[in-house]
Amino acid sequence: MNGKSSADTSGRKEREAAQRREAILDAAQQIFESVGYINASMAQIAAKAEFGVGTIYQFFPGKHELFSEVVARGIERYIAGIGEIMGSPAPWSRHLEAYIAYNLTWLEEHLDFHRLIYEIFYSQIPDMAPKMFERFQEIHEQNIRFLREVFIDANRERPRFDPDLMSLMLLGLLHSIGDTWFLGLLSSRPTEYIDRTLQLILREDYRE
Amino acid sequence: MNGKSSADTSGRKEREAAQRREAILDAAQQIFESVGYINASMAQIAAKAEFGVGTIYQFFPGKHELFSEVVARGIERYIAGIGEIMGSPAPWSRHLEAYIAYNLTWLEEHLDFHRLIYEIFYSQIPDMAPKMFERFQEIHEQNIRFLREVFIDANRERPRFDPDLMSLMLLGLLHSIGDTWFLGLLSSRPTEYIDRTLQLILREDYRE
DNA sequence: ACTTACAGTGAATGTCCATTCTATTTTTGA
DNA sequence: TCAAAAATAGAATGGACATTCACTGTAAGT
Repeated sequence: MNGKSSADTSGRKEREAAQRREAILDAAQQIFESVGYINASMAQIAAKAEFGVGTIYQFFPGKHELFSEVVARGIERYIAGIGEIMGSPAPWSRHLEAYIAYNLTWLEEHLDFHRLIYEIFYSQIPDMAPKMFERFQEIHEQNIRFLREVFIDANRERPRFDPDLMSLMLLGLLHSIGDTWFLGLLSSRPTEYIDRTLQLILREDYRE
Repeated sequence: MNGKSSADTSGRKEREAAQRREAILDAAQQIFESVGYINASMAQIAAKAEFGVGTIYQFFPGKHELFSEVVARGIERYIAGIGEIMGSPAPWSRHLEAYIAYNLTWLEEHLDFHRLIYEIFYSQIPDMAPKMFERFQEIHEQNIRFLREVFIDANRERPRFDPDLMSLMLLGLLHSIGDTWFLGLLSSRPTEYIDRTLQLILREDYRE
């Protein structure tokens, strides 16, 4: 198709476009995290990304989709981390500790993203809810699957854990720590709770 | 002031006005619960309440305040129920069971209200966030206070529970059960989980 | 250098409400 | 029965965006 005299610039252009796309996603994420989905305006995002509003629409069909991609990206990163931990060969107790540590660290570093996800989870933004809802189901199921595995393994050693409910409980405890932190009512940072959480789940007796 | 010939209607009028106010709150609650705060329009609420839009503004200064009152009313009812349970003289184990039963029942009956509360909790509606935020802090602290009491009592019998973390954990478990139910991933209704939850908290060993 | 395609722009458009305001209806008290 | 007051109504207003579009600048290929 192309004669030899014309350089094929399509590769570079695609790469640059992808870069600009990422930059827009980064800017959008910052804005969404700082003011929430509802209050974020496309103008704000465009300003942060240092593009005109119209340009944003060259890359994304609309605010919904832009947001969806921001969330998808964030969730993929989170899930990738979890998958790496839980996929590695290790005894269940190691998995459990790593799971707790990972989640509390994630919470501490991404509280605003956590908040953003739940803003959408509990609200009913038209046309966005169904897609998001399914994604939340997936994350939830994925997490539960990982944790059930851990408790089932633990039961091989000595049967004592209700895998379904223990999974829900650990998930809930981590969530509660996040909420409490968000409310400014947690006495120290989430990561400080790693050991105590592990002990609690393992049902070690409490000593003052 | 009033001559004997003119009836003093002020009492009745006040009562009627209060009734209309309640009716508006009921209608608003229904709308808010079914479509969420963001998507609810004053016109919708007015229609449901069978009043003109303008009339709503005779009773409430704006959408924010109307919503705040709906939430305040709902929370007061919830807290009143908890307070009654936890204020009654009973052994800690009885309190614990009643607390769990009450919360799971409440969740089952008021899932939409639960959802509504968290919509606001995680979003940043301008001018509403601060007031709501404080209210959430209060509920959270109240719940933690009640539960710490229970676990501290339990420790008198035999020291074994970390009161702070156990409180967070129970709160989180109940929350998780609600979320899982909301996601359509809970195998039975929340109230079916009362016994298992209690057993789990009391750390009874699991039997298939 | 030129013209053709491509990127990028931000003012203009259209829509969606919350809130206000004037007109209308109902109630009150005589 | 009637005038004044209170309550209700819902059309009009204004502001806040998401999205579009006609235009400008820039790079590509010859």
